[in-house]
Amino acid sequence: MSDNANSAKILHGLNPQQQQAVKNCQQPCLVLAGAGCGKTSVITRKILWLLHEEKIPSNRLAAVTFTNKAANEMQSRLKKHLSATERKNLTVCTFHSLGLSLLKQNYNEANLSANFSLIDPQDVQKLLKEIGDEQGVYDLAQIRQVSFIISRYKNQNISPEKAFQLEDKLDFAEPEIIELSNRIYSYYEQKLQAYNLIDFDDLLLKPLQLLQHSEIVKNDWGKRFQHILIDEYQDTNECQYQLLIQLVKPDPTNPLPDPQFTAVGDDNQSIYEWRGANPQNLNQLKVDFPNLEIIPLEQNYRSTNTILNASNALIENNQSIIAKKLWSTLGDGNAINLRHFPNNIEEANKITQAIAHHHLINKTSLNDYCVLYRSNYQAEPLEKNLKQLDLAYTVSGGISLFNRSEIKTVLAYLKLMANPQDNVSFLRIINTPKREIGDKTIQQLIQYAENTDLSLFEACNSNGLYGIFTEKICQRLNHFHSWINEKRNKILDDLKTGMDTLLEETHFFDWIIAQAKHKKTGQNQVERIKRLQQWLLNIQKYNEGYDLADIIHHLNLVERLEDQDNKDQASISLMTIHNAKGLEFPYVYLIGLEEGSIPHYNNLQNERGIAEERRLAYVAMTRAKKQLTLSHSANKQTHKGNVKLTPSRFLKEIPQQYFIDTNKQLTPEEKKQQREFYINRMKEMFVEKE
DNA sequence: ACGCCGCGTATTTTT
DNA sequence: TACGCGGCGT
Repeated sequence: MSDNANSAKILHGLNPQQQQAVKNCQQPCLVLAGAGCGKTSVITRKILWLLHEEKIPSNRLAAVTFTNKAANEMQSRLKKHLSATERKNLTVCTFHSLGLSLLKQNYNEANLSANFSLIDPQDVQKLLKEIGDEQGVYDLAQIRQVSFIISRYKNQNISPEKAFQLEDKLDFAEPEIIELSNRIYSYYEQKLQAYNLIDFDDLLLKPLQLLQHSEIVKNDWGKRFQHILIDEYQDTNECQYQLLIQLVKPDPTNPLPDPQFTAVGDDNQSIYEWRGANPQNLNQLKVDFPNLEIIPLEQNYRSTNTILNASNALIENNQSIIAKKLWSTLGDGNAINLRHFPNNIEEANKITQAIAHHHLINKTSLNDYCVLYRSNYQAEPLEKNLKQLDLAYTVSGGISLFNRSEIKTVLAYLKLMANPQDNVSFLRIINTPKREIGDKTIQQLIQYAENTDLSLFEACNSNGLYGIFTEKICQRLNHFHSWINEKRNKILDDLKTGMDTLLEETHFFDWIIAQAKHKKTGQNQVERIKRLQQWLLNIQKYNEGYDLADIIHHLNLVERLEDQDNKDQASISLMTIHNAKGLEFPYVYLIGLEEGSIPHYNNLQNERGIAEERRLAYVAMTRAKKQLTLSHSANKQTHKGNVKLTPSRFLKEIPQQYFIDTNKQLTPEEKKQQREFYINRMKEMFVEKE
């Protein structure tokens, strides 16, 4: 194939703006892609273009996304167009896993040991609580705020020292809490360092600091990539922005014209400001790179005009950074269904029934349906109904496998083996299951370890123990130490049998079943552990050369996908709006459109909060291709009885002309017709099955 | 040291 | 609703 034919092939089917975005490789490029305007196509085609037309070597190209879902999606779209070498060398991953790779290669520069491990948010809370205890702060709500503020500091590349000097304080917390946070922050960092741990935010922060201050890293990673593509650019925080700048910064000794990157984003879909994302980064690009080419994409290939117009009308109430008006050629389509219900249980009932009904009549795939909601707990009544109706469904997110306590315990064993300095994991398992090492012993051990500068695990094998504890207790601690080492060797030798012995010798399953309140929950826990084991084995199988620490990192960072058991089976998707970003479905049901939910209570205080909530509603609505259904209810049952609800203000911002009210009463004749139609369809179904 | 019981409280969104 | 934590009894 000639070069020309090949380039035509890469550009095939793209509109002129998209083509421009793909072809422009000479200057930094910002693609402002509205929802459903084909931004993933632009990124994937541009990767191909850079590889095959610009002849950039595949190891000098990176595409960075925010979620694993997006990275996987991109990988699979690229797969068939790439050679094996290209596939292997090309970097397509999340910001966080890119950071991890950098740290793994440069742990020394970052003052970490090679076997550093990742601490999850729950354990962060525990650690902060510990520090709080030492500081005389026992209020758990305060500790939660502190963890939030520290995370925010880290996202903005603010060190503990700088936090103290900060002139304009963060505007979202009480001054006392800020002060408390500042105090705890430095202790927290010290502990992480001592335990050889990093948290999620460090995956961005530490690489950035290395790129800024370490010559070794600057010379390696600072020059590694010739072109970087970033997806969902509006969700970058300060740290990520600077990280990008460092990675694409041209070498000052050899001035290239411009750094090369392609950022793709949409300020209307910025829904992570609460996590420190700064959509102003879109504007900042213009300032920092005067040569920036900005390409808007406004033709939507996803939704009907009714859905688009309604969504546009809603988002017009926000002050956009960049005004956009989406349009499509897919026609008007159906009006949006607006439904109201007496309460949230009824809502779940009727929505699931509506889906069942629609699915039955139109012979659609269950994959075509998605129910969106604000908070994870809203999935529960839906699940109950779908189970009753025997319809397959998938819940994304929610209480993930990794938040289960039994899973965390098993992982803590492995983490301690991988990283003996990990005191957090040590404390989790030292007496779980019980091995007669009680609270008092542990407190004394902590004291001793602090005095001698040993990790808790190392302290268990120290001769100094005999001065403190009775013979019996010393033996128990010694035994734990040697036992863990023994199991570590077994596991390094053979993960499967090693873990089997670990579980056997701790009588783990017996212990779980014995302490479970119901037989069934115990069985479920055992099942989950077996699944975890299988998961770990798979990771090892598909990633040659991974050591134990690598496997755990991979599990924490990459493999957090939901059940893959029945992936082939079509199913209705249930997910939070945040989880739905970047996805599309023919039939979307957005439930719980009430004040307090969308917009959420905690975001009602100021216009900024409301604007983010409005964007959230916008993201939800623009997931729909053919038919959108919005619903709300008048009451909801909570743990503290009944709560009255009012419809979301956003419903009033959408012109009535786009709605039909499906709650209108049917005439008896219409009811009869509907019923007959339904019965006939049921009959057909049975005939088909036989 | 451990297990059980009961109370209180938390529920926004995620890498 | 569910889980965590503290208190109390063995």
